[in-house]
Amino acid sequence: MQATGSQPRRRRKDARPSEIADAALALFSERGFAATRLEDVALRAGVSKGTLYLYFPTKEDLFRAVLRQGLLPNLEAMEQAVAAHHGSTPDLLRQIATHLLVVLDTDLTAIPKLVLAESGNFPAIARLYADEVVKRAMALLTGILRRGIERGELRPVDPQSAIPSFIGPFLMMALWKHSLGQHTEIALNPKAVMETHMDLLLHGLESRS
Amino acid sequence: MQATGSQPRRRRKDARPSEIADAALALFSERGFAATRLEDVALRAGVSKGTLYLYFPTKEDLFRAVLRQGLLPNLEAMEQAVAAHHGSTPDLLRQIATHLLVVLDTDLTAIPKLVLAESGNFPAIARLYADEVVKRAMALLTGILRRGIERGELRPVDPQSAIPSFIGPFLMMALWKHSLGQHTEIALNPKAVMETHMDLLLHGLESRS
Amino acid sequence: MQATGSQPRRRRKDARPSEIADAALALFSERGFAATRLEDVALRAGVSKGTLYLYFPTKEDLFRAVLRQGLLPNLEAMEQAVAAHHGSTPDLLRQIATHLLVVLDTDLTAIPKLVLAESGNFPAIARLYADEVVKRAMALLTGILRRGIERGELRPVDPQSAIPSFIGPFLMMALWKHSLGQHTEIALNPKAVMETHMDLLLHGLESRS
Amino acid sequence: MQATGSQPRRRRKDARPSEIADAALALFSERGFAATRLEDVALRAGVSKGTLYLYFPTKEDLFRAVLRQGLLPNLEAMEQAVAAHHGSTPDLLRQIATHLLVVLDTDLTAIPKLVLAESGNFPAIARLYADEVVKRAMALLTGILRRGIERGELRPVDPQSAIPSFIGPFLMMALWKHSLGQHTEIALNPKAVMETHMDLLLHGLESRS
DNA sequence: CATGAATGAGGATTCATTCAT
DNA sequence: GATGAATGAATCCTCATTCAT
Repeated sequence: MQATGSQPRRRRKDARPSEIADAALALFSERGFAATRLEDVALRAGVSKGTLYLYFPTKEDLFRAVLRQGLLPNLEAMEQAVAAHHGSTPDLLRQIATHLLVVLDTDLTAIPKLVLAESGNFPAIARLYADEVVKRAMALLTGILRRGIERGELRPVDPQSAIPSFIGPFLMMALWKHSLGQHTEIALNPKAVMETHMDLLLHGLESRS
Repeated sequence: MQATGSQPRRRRKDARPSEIADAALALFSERGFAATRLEDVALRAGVSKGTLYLYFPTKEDLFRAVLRQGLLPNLEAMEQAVAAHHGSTPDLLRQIATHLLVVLDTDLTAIPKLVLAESGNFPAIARLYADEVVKRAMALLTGILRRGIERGELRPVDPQSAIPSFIGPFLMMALWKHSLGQHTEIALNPKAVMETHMDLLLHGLESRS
Repeated sequence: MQATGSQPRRRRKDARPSEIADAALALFSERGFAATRLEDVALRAGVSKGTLYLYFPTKEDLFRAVLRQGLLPNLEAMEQAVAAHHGSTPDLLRQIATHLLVVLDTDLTAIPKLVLAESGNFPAIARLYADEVVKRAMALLTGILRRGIERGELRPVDPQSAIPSFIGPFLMMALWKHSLGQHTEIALNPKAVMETHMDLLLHGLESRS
Repeated sequence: MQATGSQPRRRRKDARPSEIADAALALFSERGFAATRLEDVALRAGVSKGTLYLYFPTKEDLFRAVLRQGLLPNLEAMEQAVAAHHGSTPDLLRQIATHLLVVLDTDLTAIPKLVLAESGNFPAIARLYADEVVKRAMALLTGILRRGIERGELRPVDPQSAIPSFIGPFLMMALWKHSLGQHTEIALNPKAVMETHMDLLLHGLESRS
């Protein structure tokens, strides 16, 4: 009731929006946007249904907020890390892969699935995501590859076309974790997959190339 | 009015279920299961709302039917092709990649996105898909890799961990086609991606391995 | 295929309407008008759904037909029997009771339940039934009672008010048979009930009146 | 605005379920369960369609609730009145009849019609009703009759078989009130009928027995 | 005549959103 | 601010009715 008493409540209040967004991300990702009831989001966030509307005018606004707190910060961190890197290109790629492996343990991996699933219903979001996130990530990677090729560290390939070969397996692991991976005993060890992937990507699968 | 006269009606009736399932696949994939109105499925299939129920007792049954007409036939074709193959392992992998490139042009590619998005709401389907489709596809690929390794054609790697490196890029292309690819001008040329992918996968990205 | 061959089919055809009405009576009485699906009526009558419409333009028409084939013939028979009776009034009442006991074994007993249940939805039918059936039956009974009183065979009571005392138990038995009687082991033996009823009605329940 | 100000809302909310159930009883009884639209129930209860579902998960649950608030309390009251009675058996029977006459003015009389009409569709309810209500009421009556016979107040008859003779007319009046009675000018005066009934039942119809 | 596939209006149910407290 | 009771638009599903064969 005193000064200290209001502190936790204050902090609580400030945290509300992101607590709600976290709950929403979990449920949206699990059930999809349309199949998620706002009441369940409220329940999971530990607030009442009405409280949601104090922070997010509509369900769609909540959806947008969920995605906003998404990957961009991470992407920016990677951009900075790349700019700061001074070693060889293979080293840089390995470093990025290691970072993605860490991200893979995060709730953030639910976002790609969400964007994928709902891009048909929210074209504006899809565009935003394609332009703000994907395009930037691609530019980052093609830049790395181009530089590696120029330096003679990498074989000359079309950087744009090579991107799925680098990213695809990580995307697959992220999606797997939030979908079939929940429902089968088929195990895909992320670390082993990542290491194998970098080995194959850099050195090839054939016994002597 | 004679024998031929009755044909069209007959043929029409027999074709209905799959016509409806096709329409449903398109819309489910575009909007998700929950966000798709059965009325729109009917409209797209050129029938009335009620007609749907002549063939599919519930929306969920329609969903199951949609998935059933899915990837299994293709997988079986691939299993047979593999069994019939007598060339080198790299050749076989290239042949499979070429086949997947063809499948990529098909409506079937909408199915992975659907299964992904709805596995949280339909655990039974997720399990079925994981066990009937994914497990079999994985077994096929690990078998090929293992044989290639035994023959000395491939470097020794853990076959299971190597699968995402092979499949990931194809999955990514399929998902891209049905999601962000619809909403951005970023172009990913499937053929170029596939060729680059096989080149990288088999020979590696580093300039001299 | 010959003359004789067409006979049964002919007879069949002529019998159709009443076969359908019988099936409808059974189901309407069991489930109510609204809850009965015409498809089930068709099934039970051994015809197709479309065939129903060759004989009855709408579901409501079928309902009316069902009731029409109902109690009127029986009532008329009773009226004639009463007119032809020459014994004492108590004898006549016993004779009517015996007749009602026979009717109780008939499908006709389903009709009162139906009329009861649907009178709210079909006021026209209710009126028709009240005026054509109930009023006539009441007139018949009050006439008997009045004559019996005039003759000194019965104690002087208001004939109209006495009717439920005579009819009520029979109605109860008919309704019981088509409702709770189907779902409990509580047994009400119609013959015993009827005999007790006539004994009580004529002689009273008190030990010395 | 103070304590009293919050009352109406509180009271309102607490009363809602039974207000709704009352509206439902009226309409179910008038139109039958299947023919009653929940929207009309809501309208009559003065709430919206959605509010119904706040209190009753399904239409069938509402139906069960309607019946539950039914005759049992009345039956229990009668059981207690019987236990407390110390006069002669004919007196007791007359007292019960008088009580039933009062009940006849109540909305409760709609329930037998409902149970009757829907027993085919809701066997569980039919069983419950037969066992919880009818069986108990019968036991009560047979007990009274048996005691009366033992005491020599009543002539020796089979108590079970005599029940319809006592109850039938009351049941008939209740059903009449909610069915044909609404649609015809044929008048059945409950009080006159009841008095005549008790007179006839106790003393008989024949002029000297 | 008979059939049963096709239709679409009607009704139960869900859930995003509002608002009095 | 926070709550949760109340609302009603939206959607799945049923079934009386039609009609081409």
